Amino acid sequence: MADRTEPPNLTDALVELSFLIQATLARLASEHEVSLTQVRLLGILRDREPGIVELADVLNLDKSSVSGLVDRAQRRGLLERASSKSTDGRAIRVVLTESGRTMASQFAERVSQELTELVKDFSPAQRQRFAAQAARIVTSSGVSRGLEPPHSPMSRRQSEPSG
Amino acid sequence: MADRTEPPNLTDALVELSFLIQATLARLASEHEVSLTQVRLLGILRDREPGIVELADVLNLDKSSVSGLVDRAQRRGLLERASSKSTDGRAIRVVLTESGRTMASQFAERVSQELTELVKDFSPAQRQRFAAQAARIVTSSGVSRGLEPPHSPMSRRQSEPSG
DNA sequence: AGGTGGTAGTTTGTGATCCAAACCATATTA
DNA sequence: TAATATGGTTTGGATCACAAACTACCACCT
Repeated sequence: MADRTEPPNLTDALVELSFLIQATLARLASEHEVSLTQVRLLGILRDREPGIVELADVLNLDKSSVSGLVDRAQRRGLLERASSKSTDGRAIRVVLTESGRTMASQFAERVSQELTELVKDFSPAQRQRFAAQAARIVTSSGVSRGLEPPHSPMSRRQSEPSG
Repeated sequence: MADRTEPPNLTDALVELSFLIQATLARLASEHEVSLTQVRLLGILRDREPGIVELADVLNLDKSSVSGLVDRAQRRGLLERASSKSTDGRAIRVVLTESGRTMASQFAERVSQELTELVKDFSPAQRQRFAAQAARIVTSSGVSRGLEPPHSPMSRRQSEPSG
């Protein structure tokens, strides 16, 4: 079925686009010697100093996953576990180190470059419209992480079915 | 720079959109008790009966990764290793089973539903334009998998820096 | 023939994620 | 104070991924 020349299938286009972007992110991440997940983590930390549970919420991962994630990032000197200012003695804050902040910035810059490159053939108006539509999809989908989206780095869901 | 109210940042929009879509795919995948990677695999197999190396090429993974991937899928009865028709005695074909084909179809259907839902507020013209632009980005980025893109399921890159 | 090299797949070993469930330790509540 | 809830960590198991070694077959070539 379907023999028309090019009525671009929305589903396929979206799926492929998402893979393309993820591939770009992963490539840039590996250039920086970190995984995509680590980059997500750093991206989030640019605006906040969350605890493990809060991070787990934002990343949509189990807190045990985040604990290990933070471990590895800490081992690389990208972030630190600081004592929380709150009265709660259990809580900690996950805080970017200088090194981590630098990497997050550099990475964000590179991502911006690469993604802009993807639309280099678009006219300014097209870019504008496309970005607006993409943003509209994201916001309308209610990705409300319960918190104000200051920098809005990333948000996902993984869930391996462990089947 | 940039202090206007809402000039949606292209980079952020694209990144978030990609995560949103990936999250959707992952959620649907886990509903079907398989991982996103497995779904990609099944999606590709809907149109072809490739060998391991060809799969590795399409998925942009190492052939050893694909070997294991196929192992697990086979263990679940989603596909089979069939002897290749070619004269090459080493080659195999990876072929969907009925069960695997059913799952792939159901999954594709669900994805289509969910992704269409994401743009439910768009006018037909907007959808059309958006899909066209997304497709344009993908094609212009040269995701040429070297092969004819019959159904064009997915294409990505993972690459864990193992550092 | 026989050797050399290339290619298809598998195996092995290591690391990163991820989850679920069990576990501390501190808070909060009854 | 006892019971319960919550923040984090640990442990155990599975998937996923890569790199490198290995098997087996194919192709070419002298």
